[in-house]
Amino acid sequence: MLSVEILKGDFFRRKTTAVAQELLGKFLVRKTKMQELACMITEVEAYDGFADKASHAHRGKTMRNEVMFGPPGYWYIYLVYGMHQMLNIVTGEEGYPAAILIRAVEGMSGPGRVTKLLAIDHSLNKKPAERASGLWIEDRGVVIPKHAIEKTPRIGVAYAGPEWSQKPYRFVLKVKRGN
DNA sequence: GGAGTGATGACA
DNA sequence: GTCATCACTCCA
Repeated sequence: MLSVEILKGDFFRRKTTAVAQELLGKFLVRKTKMQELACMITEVEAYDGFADKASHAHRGKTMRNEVMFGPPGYWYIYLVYGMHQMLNIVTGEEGYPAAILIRAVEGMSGPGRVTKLLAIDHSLNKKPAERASGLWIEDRGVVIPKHAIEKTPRIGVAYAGPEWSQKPYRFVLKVKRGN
């Protein structure tokens, strides 16, 4: 069996777009009272820095987004449209507001469905991505070739204007892995 | 194509 | 305090 490695803070303490691409093929693991569920990450989006108009951090630090300004490797979870939880992992150095939205995992498309399936809610906000918090990311040795990563503009951020909404900060795994 | 939903941030 | 907005999903 291949070694399984839990991703730590150092993995996330790098350029946001680089981390985003490498998250494809990693496994999101959710442990609840009932079960442990692991799903391969297939789609992410990067939100990178103060200048990114599509990022919550663009208007400065607030109570909601303060975790994006904190150290990497923490979850940023919030409610949008009154009913959907979004799951993000904080990246970059402490003080630099950046995060990666996990939009989809294997067998599940749409960010709101990921959190629903994995029973992720606001109580995990600001928690570190490690085994103890019940939600973490593992490297299970799946290697994603570069040509299998598709870069596209982000979704639902038209309000950020053409410059930022068209940036290729969305990364999609387009080829299913062969078993 | 359009409604639902409620926390959040801007403004007063 | 009020009001508009929103990193979405569902149903028609």
